[in-house]
Amino acid sequence: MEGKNPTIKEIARRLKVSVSTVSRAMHNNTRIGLGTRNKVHELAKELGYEPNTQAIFFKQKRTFIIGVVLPYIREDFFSAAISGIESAAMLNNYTILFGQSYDDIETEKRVVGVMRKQRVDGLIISLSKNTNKYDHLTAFEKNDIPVVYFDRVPVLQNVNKVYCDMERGTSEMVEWLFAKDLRRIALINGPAKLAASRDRLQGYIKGIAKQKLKVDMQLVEETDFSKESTNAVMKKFLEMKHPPQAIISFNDYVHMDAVQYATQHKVKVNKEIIFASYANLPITAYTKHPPIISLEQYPFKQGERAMEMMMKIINEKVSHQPPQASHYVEEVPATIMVH
Amino acid sequence: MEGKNPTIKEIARRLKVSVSTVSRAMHNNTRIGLGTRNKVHELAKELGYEPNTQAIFFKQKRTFIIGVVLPYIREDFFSAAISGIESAAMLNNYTILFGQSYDDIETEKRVVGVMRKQRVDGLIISLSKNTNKYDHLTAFEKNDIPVVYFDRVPVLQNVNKVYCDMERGTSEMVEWLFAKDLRRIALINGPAKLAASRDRLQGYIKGIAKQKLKVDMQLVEETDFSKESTNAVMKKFLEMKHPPQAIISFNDYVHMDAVQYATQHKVKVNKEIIFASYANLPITAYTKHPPIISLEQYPFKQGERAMEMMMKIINEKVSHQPPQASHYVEEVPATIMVH
DNA sequence: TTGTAGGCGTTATCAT
DNA sequence: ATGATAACGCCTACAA
Repeated sequence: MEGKNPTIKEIARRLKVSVSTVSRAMHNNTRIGLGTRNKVHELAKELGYEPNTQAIFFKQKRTFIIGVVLPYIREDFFSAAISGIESAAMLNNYTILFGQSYDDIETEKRVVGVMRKQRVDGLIISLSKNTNKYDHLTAFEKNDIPVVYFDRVPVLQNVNKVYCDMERGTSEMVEWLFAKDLRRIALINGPAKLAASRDRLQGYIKGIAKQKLKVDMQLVEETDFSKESTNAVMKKFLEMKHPPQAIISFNDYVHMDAVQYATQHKVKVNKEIIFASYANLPITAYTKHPPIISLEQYPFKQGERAMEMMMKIINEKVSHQPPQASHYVEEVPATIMVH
Repeated sequence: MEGKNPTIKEIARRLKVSVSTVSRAMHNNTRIGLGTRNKVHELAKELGYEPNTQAIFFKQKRTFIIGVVLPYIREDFFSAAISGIESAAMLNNYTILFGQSYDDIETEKRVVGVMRKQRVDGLIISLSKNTNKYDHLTAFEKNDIPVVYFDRVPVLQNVNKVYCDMERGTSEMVEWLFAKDLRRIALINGPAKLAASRDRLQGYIKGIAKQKLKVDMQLVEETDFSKESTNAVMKKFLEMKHPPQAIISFNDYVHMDAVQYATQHKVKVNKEIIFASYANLPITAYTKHPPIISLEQYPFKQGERAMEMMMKIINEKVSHQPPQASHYVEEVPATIMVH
């Protein structure tokens, strides 16, 4: 129980050799006397010597730590994503510094600032909903620390990012529903200012147009994610002369509220009205009325890809290779899951 | 876009003063010429100087990083817990290194090893289900790095830990059900080798005994968490001459499977049979039949407390105070939530 | 008020 | 085959 970790210096002192000898002995590499080599290894083991990575990293100006900032870890999407990030990081002997923004830009700035202070080798971030300035992030690039965005990516050009094309995915959902002879397809969208909402709306419109249907904006409503708000939308839909035959909800939470409302109003869920959603809660499978189709966004894979992209960038940097591109972009295709 | 971060040395060179002057100027403290002080600050800002915490921490032999190892972040319980840990860490200017064991002891060892290499200032861990040896953890204490266990704590004595007394909680659940005039109370427990199962069983037995009921081991069955296994248990219960009046499930996943089975077999859930569970999925509120009561384990609070305990230990260490105790133990009371 | 020097643990570059 | 030394960035006695 000797608290202090021994150093090569200590070993050198005891063995009456120089520190450089010990250092070399530990690395086996260079030609060194077999006798001393063994003695060093022996004592090292006996003392429980472990190289001080802090000192090494300090010298190398690296930390082998990647900062990861997410809006909200309790959303299954993000906990799956960080698992993918961690998985890829482990394979590369990297470690993850964890932080949440709670969808608040000020918190995001604070967290990101801490990570800068900790001198992470790179930052992987999924932006908070109201992040509209990027100074705290471009600051990283100024210090030559790579940033990879994923899922919630910025509108900026020239950034590294991994994301799912929700526009295309939504369009494909519409297509799928159309193929089931459903014509009046409604969308309960999120607040217009969210990028996620814009993507869904664009995809919806494209999908409808592609089937040569007329886009009926009566069938597109917004919820602020509160139950009351979603209920109000549902009320409007159900009271229509021709209620929608299918309803696409912004996410599974909205979906569940919508289904609950529908059930309470005697709608035969997934019979009279088909429900679709975006997969973020594995738990919906346990609910009475899971969405008939949902759009899988592969959070684990997105995380993995983001980390792999980061590794690529870092490796180019440390090996002084010219980068293949000024920035990297990868799209992970969203796919429709039928339940 | 000058990649390199300036150092005090650089500032000193430009200002033709010594590094110590710059260092002092940056810290304001010591008596220093107002003129030079301002000049230093000015140039520092201009150059975008930021102290290299890596260098400072290296010197101080601290990292201000706490390693956190969880079985599985996608369980809501653990993502809530890490949020609590992060919250308390932020308040203390500490940062979190993240790792999962996936309930596998070998993975746990690897992850824990990486954290040791990273020279974290402390480790907070919730053990994997099959961790029965603790060498990889006691190694920390040998290096005088504090370890705080939470929720899934080891059987060892003399460890710092934060946990919820599930035995008592279970006993109280039985008590509550008894007060509702329910006498035949069943328990779908987890595998016997899990500590969590033992706690629940002990609590169950205590609770039953306390009401002066006879413990009927017919009413206690085990599931391996698969749907089939849970169904088999339910089958047995429902085919009894006197089926249970209440069923306590090991967790919400088991609960949902059990309820699904019951529904399919025409049982009026929460009417004919009352269902109780352990709160780990906020989503159950959305399901058709949430458990009537559930035992809340306050994961966020447990995480917070674990981190606060860690801070206390570390602060005692760095200030060379004699510790108040050789180790700390804190119990977070579980409480019954009625739905 | 300011400068000098040593040290934290390691590696790399010279010497010997 | 081994040793001495400088360097990474910062801090802090101690000196001037």
